[in-house]
Amino acid sequence: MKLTTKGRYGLRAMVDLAVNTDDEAVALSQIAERQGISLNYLEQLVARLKKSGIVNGIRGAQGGYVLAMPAEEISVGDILRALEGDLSPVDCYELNSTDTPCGSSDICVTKYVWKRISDSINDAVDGIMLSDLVAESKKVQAEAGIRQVKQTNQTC
Amino acid sequence: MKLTTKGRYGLRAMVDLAVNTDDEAVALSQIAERQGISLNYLEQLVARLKKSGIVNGIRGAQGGYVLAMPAEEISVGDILRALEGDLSPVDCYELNSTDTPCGSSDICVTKYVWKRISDSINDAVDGIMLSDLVAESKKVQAEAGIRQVKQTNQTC
DNA sequence: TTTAATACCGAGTAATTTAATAGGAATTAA
DNA sequence: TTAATTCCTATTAAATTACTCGGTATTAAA
Repeated sequence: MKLTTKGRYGLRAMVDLAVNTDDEAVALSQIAERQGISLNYLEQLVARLKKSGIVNGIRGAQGGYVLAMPAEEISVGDILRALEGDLSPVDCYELNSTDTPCGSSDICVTKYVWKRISDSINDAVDGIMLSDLVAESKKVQAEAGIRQVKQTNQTC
Repeated sequence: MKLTTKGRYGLRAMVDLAVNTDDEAVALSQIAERQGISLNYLEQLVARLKKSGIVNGIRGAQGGYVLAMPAEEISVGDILRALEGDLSPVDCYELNSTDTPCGSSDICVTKYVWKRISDSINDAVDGIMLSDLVAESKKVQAEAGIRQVKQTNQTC
């Protein structure tokens, strides 16, 4: 029941991109250095975000990535689902079906549990927009007096 | 972000135990057969439930397992945490601390996301009691006319 | 008193997934 | 032309998962 580094690193990268964006594209090498993530690995994560239409890549020198839409329109749920796949606690194609084809009922019964967990996770992450995290990040950074320290603790 | 078979099988086993319990202990071999789970593996799952004080083992012939308390007092959260460990999306010992020791704020910012996911998962599973699943199971079984079919679909 | 049924315990293992690393091709601003 | 960049695919070491296996201890019942 844990997110992988895809989700953890990827969300950090998205906050970094959104915070450090001006009118120019942000190069992955910069994000990688700021966040202490390997460039090669970060490329793979961002490829998923691009595939989901959350960021756009700009190729060539002075290229980089930009948000594909305003941060107010990108939810943490969009980001995490792009990185991790669906956030349901079980892989069950009929989680959302209404019929109950199970003979013994235990499976059907636990299905309601999985559904409720799934819904609560998705509600939680869809209720947080990237812009919320950007605002929080800027607030914390202002309080800290722009004391910029290199990341070492990667547990979260 | 998936539960393992420990959580999936283990919750099914707990519902089975609670449904099929009379005044006698229920042998794991019976649960294993009804649920289509290997006995050896089921033993390992139930060991965790016992360690958490959710079930009691009764050794010897005619032995088995019984709920350690009424099903009304056992939440799905208790069961899943016993089987899976904590249900937080990240392993972060300071998720619940109030100070923000991070230099760059991105880690601190994403921590709020992990906290909200964690809280929503735990709220969801703590709000469902084993007795709720037992009631639901009996209802479904009554509707189906006790058409008992061997489990084959193990995806949920 | 024996037997059979059961919980309890620890080691081992194949398959899968994760978390990268590595190296190159394509594109483009300077 | 060059350097910076995205883009793409393959490989790999380590960790985790999902078991299997083989036993020991305990106890009710025959």
